[in-house]
Amino acid sequence: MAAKASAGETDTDAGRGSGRSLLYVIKQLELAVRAQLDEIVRSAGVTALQYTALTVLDHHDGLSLAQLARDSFVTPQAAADLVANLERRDLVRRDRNPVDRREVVVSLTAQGRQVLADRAGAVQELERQMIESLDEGEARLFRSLLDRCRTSLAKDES
Amino acid sequence: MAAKASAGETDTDAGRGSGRSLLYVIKQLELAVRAQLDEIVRSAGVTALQYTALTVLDHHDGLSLAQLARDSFVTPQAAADLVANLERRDLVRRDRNPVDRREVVVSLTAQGRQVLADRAGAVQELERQMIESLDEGEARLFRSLLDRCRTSLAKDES
DNA sequence: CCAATTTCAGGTGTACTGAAATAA
DNA sequence: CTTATTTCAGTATACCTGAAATTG
Repeated sequence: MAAKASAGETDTDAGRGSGRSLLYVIKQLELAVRAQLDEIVRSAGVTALQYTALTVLDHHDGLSLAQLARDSFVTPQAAADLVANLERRDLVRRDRNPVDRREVVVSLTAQGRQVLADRAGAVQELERQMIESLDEGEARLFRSLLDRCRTSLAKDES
Repeated sequence: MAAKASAGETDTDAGRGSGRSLLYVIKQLELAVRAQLDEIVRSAGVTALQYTALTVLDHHDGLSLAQLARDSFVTPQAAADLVANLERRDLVRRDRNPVDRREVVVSLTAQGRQVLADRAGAVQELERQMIESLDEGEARLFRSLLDRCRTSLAKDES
């Protein structure tokens, strides 16, 4: 199948190294990650995006919907939808913040933590596979470059 | 706004540099890119993903739906939906491959090329802004690291 | 009154599974 | 007959705009 090279693996521009736009290569990597991550978490009944949201809450428990939305560069409604889906599966809990009763505080349930614990190994293995061709210094640099790019885009919202 | 640091900009682990998973940082960068790209292409009536598909066709005109799906790590149906939306806007054309009449060949229309031409400058500026803190060598390395990671994930489909 | 957060209503786009039609 | 490609039908999720309700 695929006698001629597919769009994702053209090596015509392997030499010059600047054939496709960086934005495109980033999207491609994210798509590849999502496809694999979806397979890992499918049996838990959640999507890759939902699983990622759970890991965020694992590190920052008690985030409000508005904070979640800002951190994800989406509208409050998109964040509310995501959280509503997680709540239906009893993976997160929604409580009003008693100090500022406008805010809805989102936190993991025991079941949510269980999903994270069950899949942590496979997810770590996925990340390990992704960077298998990178040495330790390159991996560290990669993280730093990703983060610097994100910061550059986040600060100036046009 | 956001008195305490939000999830995306915690600098608590800026020193150790391995607080959040690489998968998460990749997703964050993709989200930031999508948000900005959506703003740029919104006035053309297309989404960031649709615009990206147009750029792929710009480099590889005459791709089949199946090839498009494989390159994007999605099912053929997802690719067909995407192309159907682009076709409704007269940005792409669908033709049967006369050699293998199972295949649907997708190609850009004049209108599709126009959308690309109109937005190319703004998109290039977005990419420039993203890597503004990177020197030329780092930018080249960044592209190479992204591509190596993608390749590592693509070859072993488990 | 104004600003921030959330919710409601309605709509489009993205993406999946399963099954069927068509062609090589 | 088997396989690849596409399509059909149905469903869930993701994400948006605009407007309203609540609280600070």
